[in-house]
Amino acid sequence: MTDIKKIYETEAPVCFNLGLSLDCGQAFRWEYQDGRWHGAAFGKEVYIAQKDGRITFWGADSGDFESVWRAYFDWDCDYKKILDSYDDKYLIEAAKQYGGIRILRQEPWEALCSFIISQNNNIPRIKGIIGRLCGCFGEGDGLKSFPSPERLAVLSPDDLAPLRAGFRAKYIIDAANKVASGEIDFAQIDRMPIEYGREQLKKIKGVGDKVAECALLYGFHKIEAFPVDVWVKRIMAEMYPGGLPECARGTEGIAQQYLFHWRRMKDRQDNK
DNA sequence: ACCCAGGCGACGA
DNA sequence: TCGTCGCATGGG
Repeated sequence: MTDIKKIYETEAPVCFNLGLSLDCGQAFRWEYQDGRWHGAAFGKEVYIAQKDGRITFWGADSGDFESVWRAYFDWDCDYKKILDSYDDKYLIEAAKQYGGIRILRQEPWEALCSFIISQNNNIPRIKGIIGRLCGCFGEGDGLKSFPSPERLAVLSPDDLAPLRAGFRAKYIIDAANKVASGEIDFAQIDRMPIEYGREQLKKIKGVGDKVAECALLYGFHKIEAFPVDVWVKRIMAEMYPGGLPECARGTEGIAQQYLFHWRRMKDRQDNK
């Protein structure tokens, strides 16, 4: 059980919005309750809040911050520099409102598995399936861990019936098998240029261009990855018929995240 | 009831 | 190589 009396407090970097980062559709396991975000990564459970430019971690000390959370939140990346380099009106507008979004450095397996589940699915339901996946097959008392590929590799798609993941169950099992067996080598994907990761990840059943790009962006922090889902398709059709502007080159994944969230929020506001 | 969701694989032309 | 269709499920 996490000792929530353990507290670490520090100043937030510029361009840092905790809530947006945890709830913009890149991670699916964080929950907001009683003014704090509750979640876990890399084996550490934590509660986090942001207030007046200060970040407070409950259940974490400075050691946990340095070994896990600093990297997880991409703490030392200069997002302001990236935002300031945009010279495109839509990107400037999206970044103005949502520039606090950080591209989280999630665990590769969790990111891959989560985005396999995301296909032809909506975010509330993705969260439900992942919650049941962790609840059924994760470990630990308190908040359960995301089940490892080794844990899932011994199962069959039928064993995943309680998740109600539908046709995605067989894809999860295939991914677990290929990762647990070493056929897909995360360390290599991490080290090699993005094209290698694309080729490797797409060997998994149920992993196409979109899911591969998401895994590479959120699980391997390849910020030039560019996932194109239905929302980004709308963005491209409506605003960028000739492709993303030049200023986004090399940081397509970050630009994508601001635009994705901006476009989704705009739709929600218009329908109200 | 209906449309759609951070898509993909199979299939036919 | 390219368009089209079925897929499981359930949120809105």
